[in-house]
Amino acid sequence: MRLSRFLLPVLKETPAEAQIVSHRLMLRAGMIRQEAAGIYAWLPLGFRVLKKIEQIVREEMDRAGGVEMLMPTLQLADLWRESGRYDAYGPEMLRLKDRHERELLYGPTNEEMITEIFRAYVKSYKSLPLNLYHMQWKFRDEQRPRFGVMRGREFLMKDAYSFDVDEAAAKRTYQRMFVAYLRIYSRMGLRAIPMRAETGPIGGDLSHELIVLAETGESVVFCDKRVLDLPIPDADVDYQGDLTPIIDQWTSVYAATEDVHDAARYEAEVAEGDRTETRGIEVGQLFFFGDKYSAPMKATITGPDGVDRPAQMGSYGVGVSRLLGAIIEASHDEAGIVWPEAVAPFGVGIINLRQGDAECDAACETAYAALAKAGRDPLYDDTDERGGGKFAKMDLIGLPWQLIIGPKGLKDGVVELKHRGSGERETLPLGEALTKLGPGRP
RNA sequence: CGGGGCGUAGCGCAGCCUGGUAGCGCAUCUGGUUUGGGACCAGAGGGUCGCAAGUUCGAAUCUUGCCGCCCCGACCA
Repeated sequence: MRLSRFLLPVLKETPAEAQIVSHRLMLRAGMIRQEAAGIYAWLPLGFRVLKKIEQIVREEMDRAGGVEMLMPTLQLADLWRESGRYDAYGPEMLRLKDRHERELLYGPTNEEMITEIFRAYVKSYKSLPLNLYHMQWKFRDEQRPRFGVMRGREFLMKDAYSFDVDEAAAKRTYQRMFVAYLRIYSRMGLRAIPMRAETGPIGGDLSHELIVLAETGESVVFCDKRVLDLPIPDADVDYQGDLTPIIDQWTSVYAATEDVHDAARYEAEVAEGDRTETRGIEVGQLFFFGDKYSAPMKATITGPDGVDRPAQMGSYGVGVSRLLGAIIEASHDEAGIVWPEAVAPFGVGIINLRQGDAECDAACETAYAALAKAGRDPLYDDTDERGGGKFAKMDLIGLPWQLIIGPKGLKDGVVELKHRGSGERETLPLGEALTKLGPGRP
């Protein structure tokens, strides 16, 4: 992408409304624009990161046996009356009527709809397990939206819903999602800790929240700091095999949100030096809730014994849009965002220090073409801005690599290659820089 | 939803108390000089001062109502 053909409205000054660093940086880097309280437009740069995060979630869900689909944002009120949640949900649910006075709602979650779909098509235990997911915009009319995309009213969530023949099978599904979630956040450069949690309005009796430790988080959490060093399962983890050892390893170390915190157990189990009481950002949650929806909505399946029973269900959410905020909270410096490679909006930024200089332009075009061909997704700053603005802008948007090409260096046959995360720079011939950035290279 | 605050150019703000020609910095545009880490000089464009009613000869400024947004708290992916 050429910067002169992109929309990147970076701000030098910090907008007054933004309090926390991720919100400030997202506004300054031209990633989002607020359209109403808790409602944001995703500008091109932010949209690219959103898509990267979606894709990681998709790949790991598919690996763990998930099947992607897409449900609508609008749902019929009557569907929610079946589960009893239409009245129970409260003012957070946005309710509206169409021209025929039919009552609709903008979905805050999709348990009812997926259960309705499931019961329409699936009758036999032979069709199970089934794990359906989608990534769709949700709306929850928060009383006080804040912190940018971390707590918006409209947000993008990946929500998966599992159906199993009995509780034992459902818990194996829960374990698969547990492992998939460890991998999802890890691939984004985040350390997300599964913590015992309350089940909330979704309901059920087994739940973990995935928490990224951060001072700006909204939840108070307690954990054993040894949980930070546990290994993340490899990509070739056998989802058909027994995952219990992995789950036991992660759940045997104390980690709980404030709501379910057990001070006595905490002090008994965790060595004093390992006790960590801090704040965290919730980036996902796992629920097992059995027949909470399948029983009232009559989503039954016929077992091998010929008897009909409600399917055993679970649901598994990832706050996709919230993750941008969480990643920035975890990865930034004074100059701006430092994107983990896997979610960076572009792989490398090319800075042309003397736009209009024939030799300089030619070298930049060579680099741009080569990096694009190598799949490095370059962003070429071909504007004629002068001074340090190009450097500051590139640092702000946080691309992993910067290739800096100017007339002085070219006179000696060299360019500068800068790594954003470490701040390391090296001077080398353009060809070597391109080899170094070539396909498959970090 | 309780408490507090703010709406003036794209962004950040002053002006309001004490009514009288709408300002500053950044950004944008033009011309020139420049060019290696948030350039310089000269010029230009851009505003129904959130909306509505009221008071007044006259309202960004005073009064009332409404709308929007932010912060603290309680609640939530």
